[in-house]
Amino acid sequence: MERNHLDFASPEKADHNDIHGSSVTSCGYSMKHEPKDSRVSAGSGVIGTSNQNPRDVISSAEGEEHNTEDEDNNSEDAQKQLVLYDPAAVGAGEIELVADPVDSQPRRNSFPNYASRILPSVGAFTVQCANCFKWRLIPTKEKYEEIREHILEQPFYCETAHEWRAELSCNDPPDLTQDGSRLWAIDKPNIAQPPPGWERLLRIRGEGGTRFADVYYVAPSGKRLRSMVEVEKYLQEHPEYVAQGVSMSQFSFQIPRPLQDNYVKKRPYRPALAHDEIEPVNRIAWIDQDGDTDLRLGMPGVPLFESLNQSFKKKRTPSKRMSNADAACKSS
DNA sequence: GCCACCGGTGGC
DNA sequence: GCCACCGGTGGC
Repeated sequence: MERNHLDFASPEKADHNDIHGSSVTSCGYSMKHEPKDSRVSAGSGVIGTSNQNPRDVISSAEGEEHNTEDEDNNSEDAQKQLVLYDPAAVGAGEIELVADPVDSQPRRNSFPNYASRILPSVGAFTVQCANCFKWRLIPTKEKYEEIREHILEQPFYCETAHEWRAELSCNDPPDLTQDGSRLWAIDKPNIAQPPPGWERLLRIRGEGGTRFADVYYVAPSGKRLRSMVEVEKYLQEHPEYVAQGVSMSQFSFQIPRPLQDNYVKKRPYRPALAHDEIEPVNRIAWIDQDGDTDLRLGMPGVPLFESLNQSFKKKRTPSKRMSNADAACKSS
């Protein structure tokens, strides 16, 4: 019945117009209050880099505890790397995480509707002590992965950190708190370490997308693999790795879960398809003759047609646009 | 042309 | 709702 939370925080570099208040404020960005399309700021890894704005992070929209006063030491926190383990957290066997120093190069998406914002990236690895529940920074991604691999059988305690912090005990203040200055994500426990020479990459997506993150494995050859199917195929084509002992059990594409609710766009409700009969009539018909999918009824950032698309999935057209016939359904 | 990032599907 | 997979595409 114990829970394991590994966390990694994503410090992010805030955009100038996201910084409210004094420059001392630890966070220039609160997603909660952000207008939908001012999604300009984002995370850039800070840990272990010379980034000079380590304080700017993605805020967590909820689950904030405000326990202690160490909140504004984030500039320092953000320069460490850590992992947390939370035996008390809900959701058996989960691990929280926040951000990854290794992947901390500034990333930008390049999608039309996202105005080249910087994307979040992992800035710190943390694990919660199973005894005192304080979050402890883990110095490296590798150490984090090592801890995560056996977190269920080998819970993390402050003493576990003696390997890199000889004096640490449960009496010491937490390294990090969920103060809203970072994006927090709940990692999965017991994920195997990647095979030697391989790297497991976690890429956090931008807010409001359809998924929170993606996992990639990078083979020693540099080849990026993005699913078990691809790994299997790759290993078949490169038996030398198998000969070295690489096996499928060393791979997992499980992604963490964002602590912040609504970070990921909810998937529209999909009505069960009754046999082969879907009545496309009397749905919505705001799509014009050109098949223009820019909604007139929709709000910015709320592409209603997507839910429509779901309703019509059996009649999906090859292009992203609905045919005029499909759209001609508002029989009101 | 490559590839990082995102959308969307089907299955459960 | 979550997960796994993979196609599409803008930017480089």
